Amino acid sequence: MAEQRIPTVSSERLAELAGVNAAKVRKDFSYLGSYGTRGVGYDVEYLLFQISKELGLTQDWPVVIVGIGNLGAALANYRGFSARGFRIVALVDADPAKCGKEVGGLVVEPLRELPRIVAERDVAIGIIATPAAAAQEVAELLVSAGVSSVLNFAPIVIAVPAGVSLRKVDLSIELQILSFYQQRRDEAAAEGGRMAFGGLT
Amino acid sequence: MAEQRIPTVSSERLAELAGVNAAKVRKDFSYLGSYGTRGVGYDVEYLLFQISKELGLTQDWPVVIVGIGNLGAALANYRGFSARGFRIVALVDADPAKCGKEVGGLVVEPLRELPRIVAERDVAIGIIATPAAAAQEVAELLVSAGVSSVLNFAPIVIAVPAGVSLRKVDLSIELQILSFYQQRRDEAAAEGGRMAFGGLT
DNA sequence: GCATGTGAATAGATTCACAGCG
DNA sequence: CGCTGTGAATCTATTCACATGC
Repeated sequence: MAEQRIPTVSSERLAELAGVNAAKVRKDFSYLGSYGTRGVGYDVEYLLFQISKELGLTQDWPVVIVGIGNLGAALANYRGFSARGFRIVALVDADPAKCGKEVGGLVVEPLRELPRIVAERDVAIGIIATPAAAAQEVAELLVSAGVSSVLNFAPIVIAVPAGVSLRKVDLSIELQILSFYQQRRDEAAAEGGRMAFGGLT
Repeated sequence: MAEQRIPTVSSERLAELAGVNAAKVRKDFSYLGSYGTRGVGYDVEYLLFQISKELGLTQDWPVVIVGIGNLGAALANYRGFSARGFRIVALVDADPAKCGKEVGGLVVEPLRELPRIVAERDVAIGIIATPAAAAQEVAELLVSAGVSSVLNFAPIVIAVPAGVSLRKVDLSIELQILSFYQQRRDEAAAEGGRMAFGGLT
């Protein structure tokens, strides 16, 4: 809406787009403060700014990506990050063959440089896109280098010390959710089929 | 645990690993039926099977990936999919330069073949890994070809007809969550700093 | 008049706490 | 005795409904 220069939006409209109840939108926004205008709605630009501020997106977060395989490269090229204030400042890989190569405008650097990179470029967030076997070790390297937020894409559960934020992305979870609903639909269809041919209820 | 041949597990242990309350684990499992043994715990293998069954993971779900850039290639190579019953049966791209190339053991096929591919290989789930501009069109192609579950990785909101499941993965959302907590920690640290130097409370 | 902001009401999720079973 | 399974209690989220203000 901001891109389309739409000046204001109602909770009703936002609720419709998000698939939720309008009262929920208003109540949620009310926790950020009262940024709406009665009889008019919410100023799109201002609301976006306030939400960004609350989420910490108005500041710059230097990010390092460790593990530049397909996924790491995809993340390095992902346009959505820079748009939200996440600046990718380094790509790191343990494989010497990958070091020196350019990916998404950055040169891949060796893993052993990580402590220096984190310190010099003030890295706050580390993304792990390595194979599962390397993930725990990389997490420890990141934390000891001073990174305090870790996003793990490797398909394994890793541990970090208290005081460090850790989140895990499992790309197959969304597929599992789709599979659950698809199965339910298939079952409902089979049920409907039985009824169509012989059911009475 | 199944891989490590651990025979049984308690709700307490699972809760600890998942970072939740043990009663929640038990109540959740109770909705699937009573698969635990009092005084012992849950049989790891059996529990895994029951959960897989409930999620529809015991059946085979043929998947097509549309858009074989870095992300599409990463998804094509992702080991976690096949491990959960998702069989990638086709890779499709609109770019003729990419067609014929091999990625993750499959040959990339042209987008116009999509209807035939979906029909012949009984594709149930379509993954969109195209640029934002192509996503809506690809979704419509998938649906008209007969796909009834769509997973969208493109950074844009797309629409599908009622009766089709749609889920969207935004890779930057997890970063935004990390940024939110990091900001809170930074604020708390600043507060602590002020107090250390001049605060009384 | 119209849409926000929010107490009150409702619905839902989580946890407690303990009976019951292996 | 230990751990599940689950009513009851509690806590949290969502929705209603309307006073409030532009």
